[in-house]
Amino acid sequence: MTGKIVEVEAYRGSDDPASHAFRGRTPRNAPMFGEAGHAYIYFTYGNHYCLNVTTQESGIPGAVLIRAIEPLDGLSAMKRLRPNVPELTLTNGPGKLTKALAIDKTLNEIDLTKAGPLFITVADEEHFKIARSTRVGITAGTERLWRFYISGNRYVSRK
DNA sequence: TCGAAGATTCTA
DNA sequence: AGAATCTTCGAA
Repeated sequence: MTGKIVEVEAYRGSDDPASHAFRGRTPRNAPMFGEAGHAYIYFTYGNHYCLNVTTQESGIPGAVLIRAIEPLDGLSAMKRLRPNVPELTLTNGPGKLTKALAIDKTLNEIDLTKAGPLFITVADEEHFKIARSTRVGITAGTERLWRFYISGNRYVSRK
């Protein structure tokens, strides 16, 4: 299964009240304090996993939440993991895409820069316009424009 | 130990 | 608009 990342949000540490790392290190958010390029996966609302990529050097919390992807390959497998769902809504949300890609906590903290069960690579050069907005689903730090998505892409989670 | 909140999703 | 659902965290 393969997909193109089309929507992300940035989270930081003590200067970002919306971040899990705002109040310091805990067992859950420990990956955010690790080396950049690793997975930070958490479980929320009793049902959903969310996938982040750590961004800062070791010791400094930071992560990017993957909010939506555009399916490229393995569409049938994704549909099997999320039955009876229209194609456009298969992966257009942080909880949806982890379900469609069978991502759970067993992949927490793995290195996403190297080939493995889950990893990220740079695709062929492509030109698109990146739009930004406030982050979704948070109650603090709502003024920051730290949500980034590909303008006009049909798989972003919201208009 | 307990209670409240949550980087969501689905249904009515 | 509201429920579902359970883990995590911080306070007691």
